[in-house]
Amino acid sequence: MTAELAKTYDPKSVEREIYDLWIASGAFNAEPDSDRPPYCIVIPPPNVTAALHAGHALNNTLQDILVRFKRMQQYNALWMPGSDHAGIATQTVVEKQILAEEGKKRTDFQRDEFIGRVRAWKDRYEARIIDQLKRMGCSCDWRRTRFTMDDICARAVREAFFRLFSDGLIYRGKRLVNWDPATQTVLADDEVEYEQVHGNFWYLRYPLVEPCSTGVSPVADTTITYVTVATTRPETMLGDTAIAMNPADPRAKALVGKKVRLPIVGRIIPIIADEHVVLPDPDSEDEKAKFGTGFLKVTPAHDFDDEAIGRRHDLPIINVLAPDGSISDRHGWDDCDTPEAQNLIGMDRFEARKAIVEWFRTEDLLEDVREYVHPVGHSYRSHVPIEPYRTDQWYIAVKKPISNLKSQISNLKSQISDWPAEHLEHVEEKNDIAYLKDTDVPVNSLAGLALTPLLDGRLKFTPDRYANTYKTWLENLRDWPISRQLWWGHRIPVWSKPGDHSELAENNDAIRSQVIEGEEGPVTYLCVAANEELEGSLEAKGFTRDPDVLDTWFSSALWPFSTLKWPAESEDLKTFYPGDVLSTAREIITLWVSRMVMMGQYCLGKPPFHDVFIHAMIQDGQGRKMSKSLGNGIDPLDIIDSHGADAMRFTLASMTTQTQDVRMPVEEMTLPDGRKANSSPKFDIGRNFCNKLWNTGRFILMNLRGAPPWSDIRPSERLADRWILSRLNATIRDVTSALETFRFNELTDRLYHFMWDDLCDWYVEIAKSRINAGETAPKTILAHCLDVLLRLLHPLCPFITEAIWAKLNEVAPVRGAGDEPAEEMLVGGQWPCADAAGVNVKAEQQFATLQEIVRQVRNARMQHGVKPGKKIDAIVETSEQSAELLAANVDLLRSAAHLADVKIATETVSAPPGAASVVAGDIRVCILGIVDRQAELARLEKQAETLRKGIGGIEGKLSNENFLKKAPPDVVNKERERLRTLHAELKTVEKSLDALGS
RNA sequence: GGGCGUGUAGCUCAGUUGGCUAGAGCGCAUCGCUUACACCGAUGAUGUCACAGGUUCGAGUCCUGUCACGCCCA
Repeated sequence: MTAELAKTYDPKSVEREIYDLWIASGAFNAEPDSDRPPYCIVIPPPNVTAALHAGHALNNTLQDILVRFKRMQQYNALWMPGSDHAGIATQTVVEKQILAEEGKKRTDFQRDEFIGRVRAWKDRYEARIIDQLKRMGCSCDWRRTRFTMDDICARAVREAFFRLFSDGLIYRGKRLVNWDPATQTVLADDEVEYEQVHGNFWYLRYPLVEPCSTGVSPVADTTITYVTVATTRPETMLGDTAIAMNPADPRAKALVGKKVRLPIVGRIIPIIADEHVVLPDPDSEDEKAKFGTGFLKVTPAHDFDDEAIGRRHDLPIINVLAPDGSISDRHGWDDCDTPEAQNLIGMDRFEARKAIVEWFRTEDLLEDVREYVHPVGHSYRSHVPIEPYRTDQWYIAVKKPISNLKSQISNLKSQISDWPAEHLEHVEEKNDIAYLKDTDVPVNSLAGLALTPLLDGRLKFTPDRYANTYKTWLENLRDWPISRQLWWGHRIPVWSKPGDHSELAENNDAIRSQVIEGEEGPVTYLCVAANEELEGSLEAKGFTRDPDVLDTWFSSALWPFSTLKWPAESEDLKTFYPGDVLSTAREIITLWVSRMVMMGQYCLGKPPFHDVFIHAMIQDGQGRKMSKSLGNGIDPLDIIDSHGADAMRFTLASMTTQTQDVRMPVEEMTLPDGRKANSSPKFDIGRNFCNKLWNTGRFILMNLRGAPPWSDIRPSERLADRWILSRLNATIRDVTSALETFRFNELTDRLYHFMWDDLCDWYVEIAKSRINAGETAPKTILAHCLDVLLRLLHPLCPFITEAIWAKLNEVAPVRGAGDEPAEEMLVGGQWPCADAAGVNVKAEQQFATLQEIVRQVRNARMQHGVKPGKKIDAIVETSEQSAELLAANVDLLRSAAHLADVKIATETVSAPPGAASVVAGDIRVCILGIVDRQAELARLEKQAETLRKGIGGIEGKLSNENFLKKAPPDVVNKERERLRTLHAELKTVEKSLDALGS
């Protein structure tokens, strides 16, 4: 036999070779092509920070399944690959590495030199990531591989920035930002992680300049000499510029307008009234009230809430910190002459905290210290506490109406394509601006552009609950700070020079200007379109380029079209934009999905995809996130080495349900090459499946010689043939629908059970005996089943199916209903079509009856300890109708249940004494000559008991008048039918019991 | 604090608009090296569907509350 396959599937022996074949055949290449409908998925570009982990393996498996499915449906399918420069993350890891290996800091290098080092890191990891994806079987069009910082993507970044700047959506502002003192860069709100911290409330006394009577009398003498503030960050007191109290506080009347002398500094600051201050209440659930004193120190330079109070009361802003988080007099703090203050300068913020608390203690101004557990923002990269810090940053205005998009309600219909009239209810007009209802989001703002596709149905989330996350986040969005004080990234294309030089932008389409009044006069900021000559001439005129880079998400936001060469009006862009599906993780919805939709809408007028699939998070056996620090991560390559890529893919897909995150118990294992690595027993599921598939193929291939062409057989003649073809068609139908609705576990479930239960456990076993008896039709049916099964499985398990396909082509190049030669490679094969007429309910019911009888007989044999190989005689007693069915399939019964002579009777037969008997529906099978009376009694009693229980339940229902009255008639009829069946079975069982003389 | 999700067999999880005796895989028990597969086959055992109320002829499924766990946001 030429097509002899190894006894066990060995993924290693086929994966590499098959992947090379796919590449060589150009199977993954997509070209603009008007004949076929396009289908496009852009890969969420993995960060070049590190290699891919299990979560990536899951996400990319799912994308590959979708792309391969659509490719087989003959779509012009493009999976666009690439990676992300991941600004702060990558820079941080490289800085750490250089510090550890060479003892050097970033600032010890020239900027270009350092970037070269990061680029080397990027090259290494990019290659590794691509290799990982290939080994997983990902069918990306590798010729198109992009990187968020390559020239093509950079052009898009430059263009988008220029457009946003031109539309007045990019502005520069001095604001409090989330500052990471370790990496010394600003972070966006969503890059801040909150962690519970065990801290303290320190109660500090600030002396009044003049003692004062509060006018209220908690004590006899209402005159006080100081007020007490409660703070969790004492070091910020150096920048206090007021004390605030709630106007409703009974003491406010006497105290507001008075002054206190700020300890250490000596600054005289006012007591002001502001409703933001929470009234103290020791019994309150509100922690601010519980721990508060009613006096709030106001530090506009170092607290977001205080900044707002400062704005309301026009308070001075005194910044006492340097960018590295140390106390400093060089960034806006002038009145620091006292020796106590001088002493603190240069201290780190936490060191200063201790020193200041100590000072208050020594001076007897520390009234109390109470423990307090509260959430503190930390940098998602350096993990140090975030410091609210005032800096100049570039922002994108997300809620500003964009003037060249029309804002009038009357124009909405023309403005937003496909906006159905009924969706106008989502809009309300205020001051001539159309807002999304109950929000402050103008329809024609960036946030509005991201929200409208969700409201009008152009954007769908699966599972749909995540639409809420998206919506809520966008509705509450603040302006997006896009500058980062890093070296690794897209440098901001803005040049500046003191003075007003706005005339340079006049009559020049490549320059846009903003003149900003600073403390030292006006400064001109010029945004310049990509043009090296122009840039050079500006620099010659004394303009300097902004040293900062753009937030990584700025370039990621453009990814669905920057990869297609936008702003060039390329054929790629015309064909593949907008794409179809984005598959990603939950936490990316806000960071990335929202921004892609925003920018896709803004730059191209369409959302970049219509479906967002949010996949599960993979956790370890204890429900913890997988992470390097816990050492519970799994490397996809280790799984591929030990179990094979298809096994990994199958397992991951089978775990992808609609509702839950997935737990994957992690165990250490030894790889074939002797290395130790993390794995999970879960992957055995996939490996066993693949091996079973391999052997199914092996068996069928071994039996194909002499298979007649499809047109020569009559598949409708035998029940088993009708049945397996019906199951096959149902499987095609269910699998296709599962793929169309992103129900990946249903995909694996249907395929698993078709292959294992229907095909292997039943049909193959039946086929064996029929083939042995000289029949050839089952061979043709088997070939057809295998053909379709391989097609259906290919998106899920591409390697093994392609390998078996090649063998099948050698042995049976022509197979299946059309008598046409099969495609050369499965990767480009046609997706099977479910034949609605092929699903045969009657055949399935009849076959189910046979299965039930076979199971019962096997069970009885087992209970009686009959040797597996021993054939025994049986007498069947049944109705006319069933007798016909049984007679036609008596050979099936004999082989499946290991029976010898089978007599079928339509009249009551008295079973020979001592025979065992089983019952299924109206069929009773007496098995002769094997009886162990006790075992048989026990078996029958048990069955009778189960039947009685079932009968009791149904009788209960049927004797309930309300059930008969209110339940739908078909439900009632079903119950009646069932009751009849159970009664009949019970009667037969009881008859058998009587015969045993119990 | 707000939002979302989860609690079903020893473990990991399904369970579609309420309707058969609640399922699968692994594990477990008994038997079997039957000419595709021991990464296999046959048979079997195993559930207070977290808890407490409610709606309904009928609740794992819908509603309310409680407890536990997870994630996101502030």
